[in-house]
Amino acid sequence: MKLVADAIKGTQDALPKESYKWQYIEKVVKSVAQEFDFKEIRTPVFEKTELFQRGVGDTTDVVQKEMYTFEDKGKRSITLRPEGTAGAIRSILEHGLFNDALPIKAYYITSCYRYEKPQAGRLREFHQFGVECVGAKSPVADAEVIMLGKSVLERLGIKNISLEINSIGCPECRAKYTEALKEYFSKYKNDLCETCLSRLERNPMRILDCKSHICSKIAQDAPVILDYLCDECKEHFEKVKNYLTSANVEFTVNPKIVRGLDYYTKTVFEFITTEIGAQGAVCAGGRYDGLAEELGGPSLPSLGFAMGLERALLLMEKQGCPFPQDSVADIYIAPMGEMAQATAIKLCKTVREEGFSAVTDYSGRGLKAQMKYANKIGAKFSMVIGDNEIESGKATLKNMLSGEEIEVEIGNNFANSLYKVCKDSILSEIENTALF
RNA sequence: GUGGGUAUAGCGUAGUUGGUUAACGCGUCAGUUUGUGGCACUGAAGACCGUCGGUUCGAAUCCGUCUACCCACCCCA
Repeated sequence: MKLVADAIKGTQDALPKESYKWQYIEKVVKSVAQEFDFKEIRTPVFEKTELFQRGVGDTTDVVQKEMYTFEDKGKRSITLRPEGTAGAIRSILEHGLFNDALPIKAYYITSCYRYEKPQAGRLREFHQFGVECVGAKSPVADAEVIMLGKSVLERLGIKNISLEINSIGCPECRAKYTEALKEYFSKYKNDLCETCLSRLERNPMRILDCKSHICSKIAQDAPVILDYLCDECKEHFEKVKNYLTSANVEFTVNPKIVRGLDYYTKTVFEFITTEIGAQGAVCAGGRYDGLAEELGGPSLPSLGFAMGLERALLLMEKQGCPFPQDSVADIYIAPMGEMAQATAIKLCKTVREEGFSAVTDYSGRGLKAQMKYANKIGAKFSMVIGDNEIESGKATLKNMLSGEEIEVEIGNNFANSLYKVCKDSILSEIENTALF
């Protein structure tokens, strides 16, 4: 089969047979967010390019080489969002939401776009669940946000995931630390790998999580950020750890966690798995106390995280996490003949008005083929409508699972008749097993 | 951007020294006599064997090119 065009590289379709999994994840995510009293925010897929240059950081890989940027017909530079935070903060600032009660607690489920080379757990269009907690400087917020992420993961049935946290300090202490790092790594200029050499000037912290054996060996004895934190940052980090501990949230401090987006300050964290390939960060985030100001707003200490939904789904499937069953049609109505088709449509309408799902034939197929179809789509009940039924005003409702048959009226009384069957607990099991 | 692997019907595969109409399973569609599905049986549709080029009397099978997908680096969620 040769199509005019196939899907764009790095994109995925959620097919009808599997989309219920996405719906389930979204449902869980939303209910946990609600438990923490986060409200949904929806922002455009595209923004002015400057937003990401300033927000995410001009020197980051994301901005430098991964953005889908284009000029629109008005010669404006537009970028498909590579992440969710910048847009959310822009929106909050633009609408002056910081004049309301603080903190502002918002969450989103959105698509993001990054021009990367696809691999396991990495796509060009991917989906994130993210939360932003804006105007909250207390370390309590850090603990809460981390716990929110953990709750979602747990509620999805995901196991064996580790939480690693770190503090990368405020701009002041980080500056001192970076100097110390530069000094340290400069001594090993001859041994560092090529990429690390370039990182030495631009972002020496990145050398810490280089996977090259030589670099990581050198990094073992490198200065540790935690020794360079100023008093305030140190205290903040201590409190975050204490709150997590008292809430029984297990974590390990990993001084090598470095986030790749410029806006992060103080607390950073990652929920990590080794089960879905090299891209193990399922959920990651941290503080970004300076972002609001960077974008032209007032000072609003904030934090948040993003969860890669494709990665979460991958993990769930890998671990065999239970998904609730997809919904199936309640009733299949099989018409026989022209007259019956009209009646079937009418009956479907009634069934749907009663809150059930109803399906009928669109192909003019014979009865046998229709029954096969009803069986294949997993319809719970079937009903044949022909001349006999129209004449007598009665039809047989067949339970496709048990084979049991019940007579119902199909005239003006159909709804009542259905309702009665319902009460007799035949259809009520349908209600009990309904998904959403 | 740099590596490695793969590429046969909708899906999953066979075709392992190049030789006639490319095979199988699942799925799809239609039947197996009267108005009832799941099982079984029969039949049908469906593939220019990823692309372009080369070697050869002859290529899905050998060589090269490109493309796509997968995996890893990098980066990140």
